[in-house]
Amino acid sequence: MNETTLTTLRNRLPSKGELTRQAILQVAADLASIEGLEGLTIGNLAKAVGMSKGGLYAHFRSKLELQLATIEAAGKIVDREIGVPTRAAPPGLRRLWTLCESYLSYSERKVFPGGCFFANAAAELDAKPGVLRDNIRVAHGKPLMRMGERVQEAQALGELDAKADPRQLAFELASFIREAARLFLMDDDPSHFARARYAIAQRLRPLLTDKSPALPEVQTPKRRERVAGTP
Amino acid sequence: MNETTLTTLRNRLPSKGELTRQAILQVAADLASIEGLEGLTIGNLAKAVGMSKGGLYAHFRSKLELQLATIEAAGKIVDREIGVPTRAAPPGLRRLWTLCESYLSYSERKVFPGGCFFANAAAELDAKPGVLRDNIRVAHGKPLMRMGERVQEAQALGELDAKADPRQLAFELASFIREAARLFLMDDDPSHFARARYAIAQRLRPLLTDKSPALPEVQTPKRRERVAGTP
DNA sequence: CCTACCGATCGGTAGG
DNA sequence: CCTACCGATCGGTAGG
Repeated sequence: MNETTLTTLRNRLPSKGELTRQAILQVAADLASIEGLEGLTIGNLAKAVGMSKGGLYAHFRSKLELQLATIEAAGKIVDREIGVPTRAAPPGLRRLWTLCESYLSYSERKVFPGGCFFANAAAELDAKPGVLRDNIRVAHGKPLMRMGERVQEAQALGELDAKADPRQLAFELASFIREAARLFLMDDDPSHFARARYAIAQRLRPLLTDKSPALPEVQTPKRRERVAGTP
Repeated sequence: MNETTLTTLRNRLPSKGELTRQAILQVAADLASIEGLEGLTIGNLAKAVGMSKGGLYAHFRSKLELQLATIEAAGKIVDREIGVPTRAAPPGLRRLWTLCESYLSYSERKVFPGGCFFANAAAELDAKPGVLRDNIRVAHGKPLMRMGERVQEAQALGELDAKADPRQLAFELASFIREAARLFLMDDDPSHFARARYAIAQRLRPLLTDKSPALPEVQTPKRRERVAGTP
């Protein structure tokens, strides 16, 4: 058996060590979303996966290597939850809408138990220069970039008014989604997602063209006459 | 001298211990905005203020007490930076605008070196039930409430269309401001604030009435034809 | 993958 | 406000 054959086999059947590594990283990403990337210690991760600290060091030679691998694993999870369904949608306005919906659903389903891995990591590391921050920044910037690309795509297909600035529109749509996700985690109140959906629909409506496919209906959030609790 | 006189004097002239305590808490709030509320350790705070750990325990009997005092001190800072200028503005649309501007300015000036104390603390603690989370939640919910109140105030004065839902509008305006603040910390790029200002102005424009005072002019963010970096 | 360590630091206490 | 401690846990290493 030559080297190429070996590599091919390895790609087909991941080794047991590789499977263990992936299982560890799944737990690590969940744990880090709650405890933070620095709060993710070798000790508590070892306890969470049921092995010794020494055992973990067989997979990751340092805490930094573990953190970087965890960031990478979290990125794959986000792509599976948001990227895949978005790319599966028909291009244009529907794909833009699917991106928003996947992002909202990803937040509402708490794919990471402590809230979006990258939102948390960004808040944690934004004032701590280093490799971790750099890697987080790249991943954290992606959704906004994707959003801008989807806007442009919809405009190119004539399904969205070309007069809208893609970056500005992407900024506004992402703002609604992320703010809803933050408020949801703090208040445990999913009504913030309804607000975000409504805001997105209202923002897109004046930009629709005669080529635009119909958007799903969005309910108007219930209006209370008085803003609650004024201390 | 009876007890009342003593109390009065104490209120007028804060004791040296109290002054030290306030100085410690200022450093603690700054440090916590970078390191997080859990990363704020007795040891590194002691080093930062130039005293021993034992010395700190003379002011705060436990880490939790220190954290709670720090949250309170940070709340006062935020009120000084956002609440005071907002209340000083004339009621109505101008006050709503001032609230937005103070919030943006507070973020852009990095009043806390690691970014908004409460935004960071909320991200850190949103999955960790307890006293800390509860206190953070109250403080974190305030800006959105204030925003809703200012919208209502402007509507009551006829300076903003009454058909707008105050809570929905407050949600959208706060979304823009907070997303800009987050992006600013990650990218070190203040252009996100220009986007937020523009988004706010555009959102308010169709709601203006003949009683509305003029809003300050807001520049349209520069539009790039292609969304940068598409890997 | 394990046990058995290492020096450093954690929150906290004692005694002054 | 200090020094001098305490047990627990940190990241990491040695040796198997």
